[in-house]
Amino acid sequence: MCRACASHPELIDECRRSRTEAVGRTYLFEGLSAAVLGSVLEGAVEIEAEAGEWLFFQEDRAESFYLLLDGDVALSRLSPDGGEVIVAILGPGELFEEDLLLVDSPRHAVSARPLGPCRLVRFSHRRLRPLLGRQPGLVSKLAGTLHRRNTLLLEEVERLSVADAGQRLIRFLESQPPAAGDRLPLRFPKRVLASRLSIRPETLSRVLARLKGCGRIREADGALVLIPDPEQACTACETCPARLWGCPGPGRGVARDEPRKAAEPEPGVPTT
Amino acid sequence: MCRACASHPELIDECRRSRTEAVGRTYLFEGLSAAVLGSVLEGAVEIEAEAGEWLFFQEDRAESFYLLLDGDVALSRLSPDGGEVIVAILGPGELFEEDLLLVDSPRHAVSARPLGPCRLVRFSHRRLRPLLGRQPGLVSKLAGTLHRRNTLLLEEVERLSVADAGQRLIRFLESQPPAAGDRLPLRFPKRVLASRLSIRPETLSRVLARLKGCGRIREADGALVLIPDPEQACTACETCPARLWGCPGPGRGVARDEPRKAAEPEPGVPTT
DNA sequence: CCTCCGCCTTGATCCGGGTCAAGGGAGGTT
DNA sequence: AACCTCCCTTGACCCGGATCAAGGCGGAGG
Repeated sequence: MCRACASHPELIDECRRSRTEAVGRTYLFEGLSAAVLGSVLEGAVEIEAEAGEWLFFQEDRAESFYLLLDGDVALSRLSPDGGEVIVAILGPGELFEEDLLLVDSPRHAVSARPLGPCRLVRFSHRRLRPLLGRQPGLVSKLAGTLHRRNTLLLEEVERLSVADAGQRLIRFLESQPPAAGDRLPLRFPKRVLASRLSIRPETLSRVLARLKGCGRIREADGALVLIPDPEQACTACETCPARLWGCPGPGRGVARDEPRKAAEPEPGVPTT
Repeated sequence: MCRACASHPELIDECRRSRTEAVGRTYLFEGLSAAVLGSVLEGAVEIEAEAGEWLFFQEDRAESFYLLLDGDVALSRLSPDGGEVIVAILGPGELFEEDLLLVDSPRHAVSARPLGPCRLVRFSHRRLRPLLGRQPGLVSKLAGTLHRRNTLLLEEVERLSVADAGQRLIRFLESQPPAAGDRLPLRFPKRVLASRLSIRPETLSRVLARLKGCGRIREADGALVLIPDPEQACTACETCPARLWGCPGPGRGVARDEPRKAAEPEPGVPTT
């Protein structure tokens, strides 16, 4: 029960209904029958949290997973010396740690904290695991999630290894959900975005100034907007001071050269 | 059939037997009955490959997974501009891309190439997937693999964000399989290790020189060996030129977080 | 109203590591 | 033996971004 319901008991039913709808809209539970959905929600609890709290820490035994109803949550990796690297910023409607349902006695690989006041639904792994046997579709969805996350992390590693600060910002905006359209609502301090990009806030500030100056990025009503048409933007680069980070030359699309030798085919026996 | 068998047909049975044993020793297939193991091997082919070839490319449809019998294989992520970041170096006995068995129509998230001549067994995803239904233990093993890989990648991201070249090398050696004991046999050029650490070969060379100078690392019969007991090693740091990367100050061996600013100078190094 | 306190921005400086270039072995080939 | 090639090492230099420090700005609280 959420805070609003506590003071207005007549809202409880409405509140529960909207929660059920939110759960049914997630990729994992969409399409389930009302009965199954009901059993999913049994034992789930709605919780509220605020910036400054932690939902869980990496290395902790994972007993629950979460649906974020409202607000934003950062998943981060804490280093032994007290540093924090934010590896994901989640918004309303997103599930997290649900993939651990597949794993035997899993531990959280990240720590989670709200970036502001937020509402969540917490599900118990233990109670939901039996459902996997009866709904095999869930297993392949979860496996898909694990695999997709792997791929994203590999991209992240590649980016950290080769991309400079400006390119990281641009590629981050490009990777925003298509619905958002290369647009990032800044519902949290910019220092959070800096941490997400593994750069210092000062550097982010400078990079933003530079990319705004060269017309690659705009800041409008509390959101960062990536401006498409790199060719055109780059003609404006003459006015750009110095090195023009992140302002790639023509043909930034997919430049795959590569010798591309013997690929996977040939199902038979190879060398002999 | 491998090259040796082709010229000595009387070895074929022996060859097949040793291959079967190797498969039965992998974490995925160990403990399976001989019958099941036989069906696993049905349709599997042994292949040979050499440095310069590619086994598969990222983004390609994944149709097979592999057991490395002999030699070393690098898994890497290629960036659009032709760069390569090695994300894993595999040795004999290791499976790779087997976790894609769980995923519906998966694509490789990495590219793979041998670092020298090697022998592998190639298994078909399509043929093995039906086995998952009959051997549910396989599913949880594979899910565990996916999850473990996720965790390792998250650590990698954290490391790339906060650790300097020397620390990366040390932490890499520390993360070698315990059987190897903080020891890395250099069966491949050092430039490969550099790529694995996301640094340039020149930098690796300098870091190695520095860490050898301060007694943190030794190079013996073709292997890099991490020397434990950081306290003692650090007393030798006086002789170490300049900033002593990766040569933590006293008591930093297991240092929990000292909030900040407390940690600083190494003995004997006035950074003026 | 003023003050305090985060957060962002901007400037100045420093340093780790990338880049370029020049040797120096260790094999392998003729 | 002379030569070539590949790889590692070392030196010199430069640059991107971290760090330190100093304001500007806006919201909360007096």
